[in-house]
Amino acid sequence: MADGILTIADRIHSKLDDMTRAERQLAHSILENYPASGLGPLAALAKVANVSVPTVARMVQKLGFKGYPEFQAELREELKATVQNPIAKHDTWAEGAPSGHVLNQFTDAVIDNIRHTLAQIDPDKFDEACAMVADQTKPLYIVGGRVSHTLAEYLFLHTQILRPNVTHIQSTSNAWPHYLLDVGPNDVFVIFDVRRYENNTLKLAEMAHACGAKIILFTDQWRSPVHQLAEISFSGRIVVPSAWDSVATLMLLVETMIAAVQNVDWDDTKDRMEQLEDMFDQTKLFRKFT
Amino acid sequence: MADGILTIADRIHSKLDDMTRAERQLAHSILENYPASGLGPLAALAKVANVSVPTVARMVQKLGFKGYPEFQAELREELKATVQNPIAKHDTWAEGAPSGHVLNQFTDAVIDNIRHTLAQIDPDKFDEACAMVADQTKPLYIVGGRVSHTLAEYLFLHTQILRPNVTHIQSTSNAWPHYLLDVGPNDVFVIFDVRRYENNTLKLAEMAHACGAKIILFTDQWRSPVHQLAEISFSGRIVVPSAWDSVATLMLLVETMIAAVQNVDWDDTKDRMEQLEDMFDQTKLFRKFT
DNA sequence: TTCGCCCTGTTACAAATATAACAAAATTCT
DNA sequence: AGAATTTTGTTATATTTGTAACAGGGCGAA
Repeated sequence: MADGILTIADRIHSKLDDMTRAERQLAHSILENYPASGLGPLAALAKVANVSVPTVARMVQKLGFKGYPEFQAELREELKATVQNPIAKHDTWAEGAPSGHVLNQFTDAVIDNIRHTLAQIDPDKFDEACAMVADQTKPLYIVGGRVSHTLAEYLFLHTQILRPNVTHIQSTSNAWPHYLLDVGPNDVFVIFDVRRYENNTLKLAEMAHACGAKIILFTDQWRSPVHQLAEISFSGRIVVPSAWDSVATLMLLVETMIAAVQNVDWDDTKDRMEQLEDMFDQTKLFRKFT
Repeated sequence: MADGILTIADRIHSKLDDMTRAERQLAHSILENYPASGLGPLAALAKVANVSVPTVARMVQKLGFKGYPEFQAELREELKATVQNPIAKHDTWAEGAPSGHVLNQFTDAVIDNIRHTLAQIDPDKFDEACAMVADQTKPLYIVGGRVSHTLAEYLFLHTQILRPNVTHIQSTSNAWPHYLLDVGPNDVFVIFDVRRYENNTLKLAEMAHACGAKIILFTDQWRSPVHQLAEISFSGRIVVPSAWDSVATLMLLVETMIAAVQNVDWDDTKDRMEQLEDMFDQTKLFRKFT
């Protein structure tokens, strides 16, 4: 943004944590398509966010504006500063497919999700989380639920190569309490929880938290209740034109995290990877890539 | 604002020639910093353009709007479309992160992968593949290797809800030959194979092919050798700035396929999903989303 | 459970904003 | 040049829009 001054989006984002239910709902709605939604009439914004009109007025004041018009004025200023380039044409992804084809619809939605998700991530927090995952002195536990299990497993598969002392726990299994026996303040938990949020996962998080373990949470835009226990949370947008949610965005975050962690101590990583290569060669499970 | 319709800026430009003095003055003022200036109150716009208030109102009507508010509404729509346009090269995804930050590098790469991948997919082939997966009269087998196992499992998890008669085979397991005993020409295999390509997966594919089963393959841009046996192949770009490859693109394809399959026979899908909901409610594994 | 606090929404009022009607310039045509 | 027409600005009104005051409801503490 213009010369280091905080944008309104930044301000909203920073206050997101100590907001109430209705306010958070509203905040997300504003950030949803920022800044367009904030430039309409107050009542319209309230409606799409499903909150009452005064809630909007109050929140705007809490953000430090004298009133809604002033808030809008600043939004316009931001806009003036950012948007100089003309409106770009939107072409379809899969060429030859009608734009209504599921391929294009889905891709649009996912790209959109990525955009919104990345815009809300604090790079410092992300680095911090990566450092925690990379820290070999701290035992690492990776937890997934029914659907998010896929993500957990993928992270596990790779961190296992990157470092020792990693454990994968399925919260849907009855066996998970066993794993918590030795958990202490030195341990790090990476927890995946997207709706429908799972009781088991919450219980597990509570117990880990009670033991003093640090929690890193990957969740969706509505945030799993685990986020109150978490040191660091990342919430990805997961809405797509389907009966289910999309984990593609979270997958991107996980892969990014893997890439970041492997860079923290590259020499060590390299050694471990070469060892693995050797072992695979010996088992002849894989062919050489030609 | 969607496909092909003129933007307001376009409209103004086209009428610029047969405008009067005051109108042209106003028009230039609007285009000066577009669209911000048009999103403020009418009076403010009149002031910066040095014209009277009604001049603005009249011109807006000449442009074909019922009134100033309607004009603003369309401006906002345009803005929404612009800012959401995924292709519009936003310098950075995670704002506030230096563009060299791993978050931005990785996201750029993945978006790029998605574009290239989608551009190469034949929508008809995709529909065909979806129809095969949706066909409940044909037994469905889903096969994944060491890394691609994650994708296979994700597809399995969902197709299992969508239809009966789905089997998940891990090619890394020694048990997989058992599954092939009953395979015949009526069966469909969805196989995931990315580098490093696995011998087991190829063997399995060969045997399935020999039995006359149809194969749908998800692979990477270099194509697993399985592709010679496959009825339909989809190859995703998977290169990212990391020691590993990215499965995010393939995950997108898998999710799209799930969405497409669920639409093939939505009534049936709905029934099955409701049944599942009931069962989850009974086990109280999940909390209701509030 | 009951009290009290804080959040949220409904209603009512005040301010601003846009539109309509009218009047004054400016421009054009004869 | 003078009348007619078009363009522009001023004033007044009606509507929208934002804000303040009030009341209901949820949640936690005692």
